[in-house]
Amino acid sequence: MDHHIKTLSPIKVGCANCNLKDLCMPMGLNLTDTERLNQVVTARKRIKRGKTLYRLGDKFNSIYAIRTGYFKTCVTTEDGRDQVTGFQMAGEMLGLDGVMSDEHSCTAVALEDAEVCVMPFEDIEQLSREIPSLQRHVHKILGGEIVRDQYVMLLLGSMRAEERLAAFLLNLVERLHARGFSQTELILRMTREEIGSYLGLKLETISRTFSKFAEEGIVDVNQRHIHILDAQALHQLVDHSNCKHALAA
Amino acid sequence: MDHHIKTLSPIKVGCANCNLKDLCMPMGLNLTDTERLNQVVTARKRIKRGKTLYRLGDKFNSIYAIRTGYFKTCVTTEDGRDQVTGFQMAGEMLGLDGVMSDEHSCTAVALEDAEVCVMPFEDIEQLSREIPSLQRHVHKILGGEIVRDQYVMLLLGSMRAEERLAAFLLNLVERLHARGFSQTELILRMTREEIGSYLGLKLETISRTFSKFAEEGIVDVNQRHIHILDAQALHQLVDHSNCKHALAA
DNA sequence: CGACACCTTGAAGAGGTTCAAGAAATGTGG
DNA sequence: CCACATTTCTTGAACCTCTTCAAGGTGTCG
Repeated sequence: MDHHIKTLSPIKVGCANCNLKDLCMPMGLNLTDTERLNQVVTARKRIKRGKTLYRLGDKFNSIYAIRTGYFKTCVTTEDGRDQVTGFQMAGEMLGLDGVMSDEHSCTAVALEDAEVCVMPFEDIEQLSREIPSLQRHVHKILGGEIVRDQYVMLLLGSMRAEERLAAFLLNLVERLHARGFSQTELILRMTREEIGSYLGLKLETISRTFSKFAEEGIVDVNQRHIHILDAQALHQLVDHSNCKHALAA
Repeated sequence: MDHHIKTLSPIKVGCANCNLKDLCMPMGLNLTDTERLNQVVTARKRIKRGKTLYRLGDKFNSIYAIRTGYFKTCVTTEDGRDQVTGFQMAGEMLGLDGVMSDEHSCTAVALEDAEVCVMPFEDIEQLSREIPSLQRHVHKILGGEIVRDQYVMLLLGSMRAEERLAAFLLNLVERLHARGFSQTELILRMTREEIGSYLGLKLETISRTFSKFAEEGIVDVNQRHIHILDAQALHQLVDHSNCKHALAA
């Protein structure tokens, strides 16, 4: 296997020895299939903070696996104003929004210097016809996006500001934890305005809600450094929102 | 080809002569491939109004193409209260929410007596490994769901009540028009409460907004019978929402 | 015809927004 | 390395949209 990795491409770290292989595309593949997948990764791409990986309207060619860095995806209106539709971190996929119409339906912006693996979608399709477990995984990635979006709809449709921010923080630390980071401390890569856009709130509301959480001793907030002191309280906020609506119904 | 249809199943109407074939799963397939797809449709299922096709937590086995009738999908909390995540009509697919975790992440309820074609997902996967254009179509269906959900997030995250209802009505008539119905008249299959849940508003707000539209001569509202008198005005409401935000930024 | 679900409308109230000003952090160029 | 410009964040006060609560009306189905 090893000689393959060396001869195939100038990329030093292949899928097989990437530390994200259990979260990313090779998830569940055996060594042989992982190597075949690795051959699809034709390039790596570095994106500076603030730059875009692709823009709304761009031709869709490839999907991207994030190796390092953070992204936001947003739907930009003609005038430059945008609605954030998601935040993505290492091991997550970008670009699937383009599958439907062969052009991207949103813009992906790096929130910090980032590196992605470029996977031409036609090659992924080809390979997934040959490797059922890869096909399954592609379907799961696409389907997972649907489930995530449903949850955001529930959040936007039925939660109040505090509940939304609590759910947001819990979701972030959970994903960070899966990547080996702390369950209680995190650094936000996005501005209050971007969080607000994602949660359907104004930046002032985000700021105020953070202050409220801090007053109540639920979190410690220092700019973008967040220390979760009482995760239980956050969970109760989110869960309680369901109960409350149930009683109201 | 014809003898296949007759011998294979007791189903009288196959995909090849279904009047939804250009909107539904066989879209873009040639006759031979359409017939192979038809063999995957092992059953039809009738669902009475108010009954569920599947429930949150059910094992995921199949996806469903709607032949007749309307559905809503909703995320039900333990207490029976639910957030509507979408409305589906003839030619659209249901069940994709289960692809990710092998169990359904929402509940599909018939809003009127309905009939669906049952397609075991493993068979669809098998066939799409053999027919690239079917594979592409499965990807497009999954990807299309993502794009649609993004739009709903934009709607919930940044539009006001009037804008949301305008967008909702326009989306409905557009889909109905694609199915040969009027561009100006429609009958709502769902209650004000269900519309409200979908749009992140209360049923009273929906009712009031309908009344406001009626006062302004934009639509004619008679219970669930809606006559759109000024589609232009509705479009302006939706488009204007973007402009306004752009100016505010 | 009566029971039930659904819809409409009003009035009061709450949650979030808007506008505004100032403070803190970050980045830039000399 | 510091001063200045810029971006980001915080907080207050007034306002507005949507919600909540309540009552009555309309339609539908057994």
